Amino acid sequence: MRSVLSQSARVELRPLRQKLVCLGVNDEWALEAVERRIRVRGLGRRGDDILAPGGSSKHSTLLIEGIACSYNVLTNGRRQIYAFHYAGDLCDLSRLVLPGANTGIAVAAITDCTVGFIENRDIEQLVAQYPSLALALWRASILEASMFRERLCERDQPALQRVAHLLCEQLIRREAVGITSAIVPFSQMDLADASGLSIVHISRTFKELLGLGIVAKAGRVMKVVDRERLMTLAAFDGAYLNAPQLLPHWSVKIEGPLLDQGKRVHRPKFGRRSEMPIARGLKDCSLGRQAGCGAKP
Amino acid sequence: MRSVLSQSARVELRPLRQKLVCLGVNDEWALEAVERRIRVRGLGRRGDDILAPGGSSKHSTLLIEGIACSYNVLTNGRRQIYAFHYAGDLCDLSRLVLPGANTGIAVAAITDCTVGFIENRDIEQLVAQYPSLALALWRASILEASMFRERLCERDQPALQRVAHLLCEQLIRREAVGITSAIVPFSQMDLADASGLSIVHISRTFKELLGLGIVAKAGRVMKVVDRERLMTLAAFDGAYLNAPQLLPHWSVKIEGPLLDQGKRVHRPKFGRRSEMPIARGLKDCSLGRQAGCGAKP
DNA sequence: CGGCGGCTTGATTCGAGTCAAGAACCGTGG
DNA sequence: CCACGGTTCTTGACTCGAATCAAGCCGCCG
Repeated sequence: MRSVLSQSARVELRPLRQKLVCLGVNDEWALEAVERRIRVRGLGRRGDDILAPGGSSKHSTLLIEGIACSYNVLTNGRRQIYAFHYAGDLCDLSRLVLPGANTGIAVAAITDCTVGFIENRDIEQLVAQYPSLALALWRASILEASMFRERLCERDQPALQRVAHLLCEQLIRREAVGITSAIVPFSQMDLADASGLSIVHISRTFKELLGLGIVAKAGRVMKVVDRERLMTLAAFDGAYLNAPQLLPHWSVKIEGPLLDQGKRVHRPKFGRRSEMPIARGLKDCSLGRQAGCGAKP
Repeated sequence: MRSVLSQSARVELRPLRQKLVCLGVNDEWALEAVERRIRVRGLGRRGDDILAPGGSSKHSTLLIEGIACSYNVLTNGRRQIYAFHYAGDLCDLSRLVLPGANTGIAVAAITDCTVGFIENRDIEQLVAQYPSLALALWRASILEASMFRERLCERDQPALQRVAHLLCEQLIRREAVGITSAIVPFSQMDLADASGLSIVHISRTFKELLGLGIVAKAGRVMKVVDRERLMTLAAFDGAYLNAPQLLPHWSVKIEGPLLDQGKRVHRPKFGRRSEMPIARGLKDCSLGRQAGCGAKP
């Protein structure tokens, strides 16, 4: 079944499989069908553009090995990394599904990596044939949105926490695809571009993390030496990542009745200035009585 | 066909229809099937929580009329609005598709509004039966992600531009569902919570916009009086919104051959430019054809 | 061994937050 | 129609985190 890949030595597909399973594909046939459609494009070296901005293409890019990032070049000339990609990620999925809104996607290699692709028409066929696959990819899109949202809501945090949070997210995502090494292969520039902080300030922030004994240097890149304290410092709650290790029951939830028992109390505040919010005691659905009505004649 | 709604006066469903069509649903039967499943929950007044955080429910919330926002309460006590919703939006779609990662969604009314819902099992059936609908909702998720991403990439912009950009986005989205009034019913506090700026600073920024003759006050809310200059000031490129008025050929593109000329040159930070093949002239995935979504048996 | 990419450090600047107090506004009820 | 009370906006003074500017250093790689 891997014959199509043999041309380029043995290619590791486990991360993709693992990811799809995480997202609810429980159909072995679907997984194998996907794997059969993967083609290897080649290697990218650190810093290379894996996917040049502005084009559109007939295939979608799959990161087979390594770490990459999606970025934008801002008006001030700096680049803003808005997403990281790990093995098994389709880097330009959104462009496939909604081409108009997603031109200009650029993806660069953070580490050397192996890049593959799948013909768009193959993906179309696959999602048509395996609904669970379509659902999984939809979920992948939502997951990406969750990460963006999380980043948006970090605005009030100081630099130290933001960086810590960023690292936490990477740790969890790495683990989700089976990477457990303590080394996080980001340079400080990567960190700067991803967090939106200046390199200078990242340097100072990083020094703080060093001082706290949470990270260490490992050549150009870094190493997380105290995962626990990192998580604490970042006040990290990885629920938004839907990672199995955090949500052990995900697999049950995925295709079952879409029920979920999250409960978290907090009160909205309206009008009041920055004071403690007033409890409005409005509970879900209390807006009004259900409009129970018959179905269509 | 609207009989199910008649109990609650005439309910306006055009925005939903318009939105779904925008997202590629070209099947009249699908549209009607969706409309038949809509139930009215009731009215929400400005400031009310339409959807309390933390709960989960068996139905998804549809904003039928008015404007709402999704928000989070940050650690500093302020609320961060991370998304606005207009008539026709399913406010908690992501929770339906990926429950684990999306607990804690809270939605509040920005203006008085009419709220409806659809049973989750109905949605499941609908997307299973009408693949184009599944695709449309998937696209809605991606659109939301695009807006988040856009916001992330605004970090380098000064307050004035950020606010202007925010307003531009609202104008386009309003127009996409047929709202053309110059009045944007946001208070300055809404603006502050959405942009992440302090109320004080919004006040000063707003004064600048007033001085430029771009906006005007209209009671508690505001009015855009010079749309053109607003767009220019914000350097607004609404491509990410996939709105018809900006991408006049969208309807062709969605299911037809897509040609898309993003040509934007920029230099990667270091390392050589990509030599990856960039194919263009992509003919769009008619992903819509049969992208089913697993539903309950 | 030279050089460039990457990191560090200090000095300085600046945009935006916070605090505080007051004015304008809005809807409501008398 | 007006007065009242809570919201919402405005303004000034002050603070601070992070950006920028400017050198200098480290260390890997050819």
